[in-house]
Amino acid sequence: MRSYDQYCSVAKALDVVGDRWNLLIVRELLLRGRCRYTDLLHGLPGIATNLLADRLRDLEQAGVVTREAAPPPIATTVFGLTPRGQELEAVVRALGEWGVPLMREAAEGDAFRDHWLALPVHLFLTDAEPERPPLAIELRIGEEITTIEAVGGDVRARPGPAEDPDLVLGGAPELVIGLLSGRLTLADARARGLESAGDTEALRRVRARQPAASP
Amino acid sequence: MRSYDQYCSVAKALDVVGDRWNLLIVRELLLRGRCRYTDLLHGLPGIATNLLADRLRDLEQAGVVTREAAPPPIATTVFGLTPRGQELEAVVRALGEWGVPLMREAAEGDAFRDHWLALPVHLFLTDAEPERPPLAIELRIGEEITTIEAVGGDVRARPGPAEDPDLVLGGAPELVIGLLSGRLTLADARARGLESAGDTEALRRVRARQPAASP
DNA sequence: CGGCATCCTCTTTGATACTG
DNA sequence: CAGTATCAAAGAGGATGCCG
Repeated sequence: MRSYDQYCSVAKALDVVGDRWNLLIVRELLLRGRCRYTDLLHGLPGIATNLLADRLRDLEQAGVVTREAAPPPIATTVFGLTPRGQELEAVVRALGEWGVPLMREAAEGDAFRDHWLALPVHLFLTDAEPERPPLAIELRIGEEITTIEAVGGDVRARPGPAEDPDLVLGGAPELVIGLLSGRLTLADARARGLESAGDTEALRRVRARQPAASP
Repeated sequence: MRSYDQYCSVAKALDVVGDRWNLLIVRELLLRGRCRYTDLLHGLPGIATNLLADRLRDLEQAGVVTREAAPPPIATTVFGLTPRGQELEAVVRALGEWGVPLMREAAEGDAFRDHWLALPVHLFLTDAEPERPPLAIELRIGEEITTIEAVGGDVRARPGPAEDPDLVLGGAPELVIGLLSGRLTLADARARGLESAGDTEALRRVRARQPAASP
């Protein structure tokens, strides 16, 4: 990116991460931890491969991204965040929070990746019954399977199926997100195509931290 | 900006404010409040006037910016932030905080505007002696004059001269910022061209909230 | 395959000039 | 004052090729 040439810390920050795709690359590395070029490509649907290569170089030079050749048996490159890159979590989080009201409906053609759920789930959900044994909800969104676990007051998401899920939900991303955020009732979500199997009472335990986000 | 077409709140937020200049326009409106097109142009050195017009339209349509024709005697247009736009303060603040380590030296040719100080001053300085009467430091950076006031534990910046300043500082922005942030000693700053008049003990009262930001 | 580099087209930016 | 109009240059996006 061209520099803004302004002696202001906001402008200086944007000189580094303001370029198109840069903050989404950081999002990926924050959510997935260290991963390969191809993983990043998959997590950033729409990016051109030459742009990803360019941006990784830029961010590496700016001290945000690390690049390591994995040890011989693996023969691949692993990208990650430097400590300085990790500090961008506050920026990504603030943006993610501001963007929540824009998530009511998925636009036609919007891509979705299950690991993107990790951010909103951890930010906005809380375990209403921390003293009870762990709870697992398996989500089947598109081709991907994610597990949400409520443990000791906290709610987290991780990729992959649950061992013994209390509840399994399937359907479009906005239905699952709407249901988890409390914006949709179970009946509404079902009417719009959500499928569920198991103990739907489990949903009572997973609660939005705030009553509801306005429009 | 082209949409990222990703059903993720970070991407949706960037669809709205990720375009070049957009967050700096929001910075201006946050710092200066409602102001005119020409004020924005002045606060955003480097922006092309057609781009500013484009971006203001985009942001207005996105519900971030308001545009009002001021009542007849004034005959001008006033731009401001909607409540939704105000909520971007968390994003701008996070970026500004992340950018602080990039502010050690001003790059050759960097523009500076005095009101940009308001953000870092309020974020990073504290009044070490809240029980004492108000303190005023007048800053003369380039052509512009800004006043910093320490009152009851808080430190704030506002444009314009002080009535009866305890201290007046003059010089390049990075010297004044370095001195206020504690990165430079008074002797160092003086050696590099800072000029001061008045009670330099006043500087002891205005302190960085954290010991010092690392490089 | 994984990690790019090249080529090409299209859009956006930046600089300047001009207008109601 | 608050923009539009114009135009060259830079960047984005897509396809494809290359090399270990």
